[in-house]
Amino acid sequence: MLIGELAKKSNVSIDTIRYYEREGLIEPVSVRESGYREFDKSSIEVMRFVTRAKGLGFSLKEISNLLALRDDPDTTCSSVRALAGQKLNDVTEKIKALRKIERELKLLVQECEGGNVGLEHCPIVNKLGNKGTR
Amino acid sequence: MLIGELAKKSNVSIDTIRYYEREGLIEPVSVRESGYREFDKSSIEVMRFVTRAKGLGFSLKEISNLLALRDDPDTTCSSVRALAGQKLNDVTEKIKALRKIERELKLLVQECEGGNVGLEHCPIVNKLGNKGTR
DNA sequence: TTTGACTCTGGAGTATAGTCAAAGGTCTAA
DNA sequence: TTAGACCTTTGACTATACTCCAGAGTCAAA
Repeated sequence: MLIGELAKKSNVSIDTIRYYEREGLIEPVSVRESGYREFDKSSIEVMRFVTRAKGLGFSLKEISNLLALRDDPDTTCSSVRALAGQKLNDVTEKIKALRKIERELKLLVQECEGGNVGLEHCPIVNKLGNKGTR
Repeated sequence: MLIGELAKKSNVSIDTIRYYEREGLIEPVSVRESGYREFDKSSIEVMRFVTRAKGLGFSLKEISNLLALRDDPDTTCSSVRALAGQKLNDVTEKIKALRKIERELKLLVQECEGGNVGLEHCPIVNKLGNKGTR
């Protein structure tokens, strides 16, 4: 199958596939003399792998590592698990940080009754701009 | 005060201040004939405003909007609150999405006992690469 | 006046993940 | 053989938030 078909079956653009190729995530199964790339079922699987991993928050670089592991016969399951565990940590940390931000924003919004008051008394503006108040 | 002093007092680099100026976040109080920018106390407050808002997840563009609101005498407190509420929503959504990712990663990691097994049986690799299994 | 610290402008580079355009080549069916 | 769909490379551009550099000018103290 040619690149257009793979693009359709993977729900990404042709340009994205070529970009992934430059980044070392996928390789055509073969290349015609004309330069036309040829792909097959395994390419669809790679694209699915990439898409899923992306959905789990892995960067393209990390996905490239995962794929290399996947294709290396010496890879152990535990090394793959380590990467996933690391990513899980990252995500948990990110959630924690966002929760803190969420709490602060909530406080700010709650304190402000939002009336048509002049800004001198707006708690949001004051908290953001004045010193000390944290 | 000159830019270096403001930088120190704001805990950001000189380049960052000049960048903020290009982005319309801050303006020198005056500029000497030599081109030297001059700042004062109000500049420190603006920088503090920017830093805090950034800490709450606002982008520079959003902060620029907030600052414009802050400096417009016609701004009502409720319009400021609306922006904060919007941001709160964004953050809450982001947390939700990350939680979902967290759950999926946890499952993946748990399922994998991480032994020195060959990859054909690694649940992580399989889940990522195979179709159907979701 | 000279030294050294400071500042200026303009432009390039970083990272991430693509997206788009131009100009041209290939393939297939009628 | 020709039209139309599809493919190629190269390179520029997007957004975000900086960061760094060169080469030159400024300022205050000694």
